Amino acid sequence: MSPSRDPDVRRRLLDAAERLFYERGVQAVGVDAVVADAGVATKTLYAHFGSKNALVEAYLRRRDQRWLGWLRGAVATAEPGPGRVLAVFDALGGWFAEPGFNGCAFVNVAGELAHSPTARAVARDHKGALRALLHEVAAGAGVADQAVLADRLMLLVEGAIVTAHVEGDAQAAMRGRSAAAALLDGMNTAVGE
Amino acid sequence: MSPSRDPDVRRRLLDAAERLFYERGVQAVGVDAVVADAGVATKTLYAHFGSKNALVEAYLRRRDQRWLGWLRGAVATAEPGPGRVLAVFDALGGWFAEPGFNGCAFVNVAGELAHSPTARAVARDHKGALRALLHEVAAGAGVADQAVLADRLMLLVEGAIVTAHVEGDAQAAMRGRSAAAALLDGMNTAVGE
DNA sequence: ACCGTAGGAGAACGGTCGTTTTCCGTCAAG
DNA sequence: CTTGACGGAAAACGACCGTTCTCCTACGGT
Repeated sequence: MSPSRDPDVRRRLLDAAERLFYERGVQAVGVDAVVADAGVATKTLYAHFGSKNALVEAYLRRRDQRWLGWLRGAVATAEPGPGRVLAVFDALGGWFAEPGFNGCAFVNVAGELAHSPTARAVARDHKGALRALLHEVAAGAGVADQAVLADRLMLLVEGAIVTAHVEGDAQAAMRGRSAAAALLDGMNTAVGE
Repeated sequence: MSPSRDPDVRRRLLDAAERLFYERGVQAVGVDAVVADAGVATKTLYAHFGSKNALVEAYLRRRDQRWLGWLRGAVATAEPGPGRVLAVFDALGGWFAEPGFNGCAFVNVAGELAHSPTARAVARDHKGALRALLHEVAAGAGVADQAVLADRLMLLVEGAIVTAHVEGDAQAAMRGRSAAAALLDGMNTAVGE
């Protein structure tokens, strides 16, 4: 068994980086651990990414795409309408219950690499994209002020993620869902056709 | 000028540790930087704390006490009643606008030191104490289900802190205040005397 | 058949880290 | 005056880090 061409090696490196960086933290994981987990040589990592910082950024960019795609898909399975608001928290509940759940990767790196402009930028971009997705969900909920609902959902989603992480309580998703339903009830007094 | 007795040296070390660990992250700051900032010798740090891990834990314990005391005091300045719920978010708004604001120290270490049992325990304890404080606030708000309100406030507070941190948006406090007011409006249909 | 390239294994590098140690100064109690 | 505890300055330590380098193997295109 020979080839292990370019894209395969790169994917193995990103897989190992994601697993280790997300589980243990970026600074706690050395490049030796990544290359060992990926089964490649140190030289190969630097041929593909040039530096550990670039590998970290690539890991974050790919996770950003994957995570938002996953949430978007979970929301799309629900019928259009206010139910998609609740579907967000149902999806979060499944995520929190996964064995390797360790909070939001972008919040973690923002706290860990407080002085890394690229890490801060990637985290900010990710949260902006999440906010945009929640705005879409809020726009379909039939409330008067979509922007206000999106802002409030953002706070509930972030609060649920950090609570599930720090307190180790996966039920935070259901409490967020309940709070979102209460907010929906209080806001749908308008545009009822 | 001579003395610099025991408690003064210890306080200087904790002050330096808090400033540096909170601003740059625990792993990014070496003990050399702490002792240089505190103006003490390396030996003195180890005479007082024994290890960097113990210094980190002492820093977190003191910050836990101080931060909760600060929030408790801010809440106490408001009239008893539902206004104390809003006072929580007013206090957060002031905190977010401070120059050195860098998110919740306990969320940061929970993400950074994912595999340190003591860091996880201190963070969990801190969030439990915050939850207890919010329960007190909710108990005075005159709603039917205090526990549910406290849970929802917890999500909004955590969400506001992480949003203000990652997105650099201090207005998250006002959006949290608005969401809390909406939740109060929807919940105070009972126990109106 | 040949050469260029990709990759693996591992050593080596300079730097930094947490921790310990040595040496010296200084104050307080006996 | 002496002793001992405390603290500062700095060196030393072993370990680990990110990065680069050398040597070797194996494949693909021409």
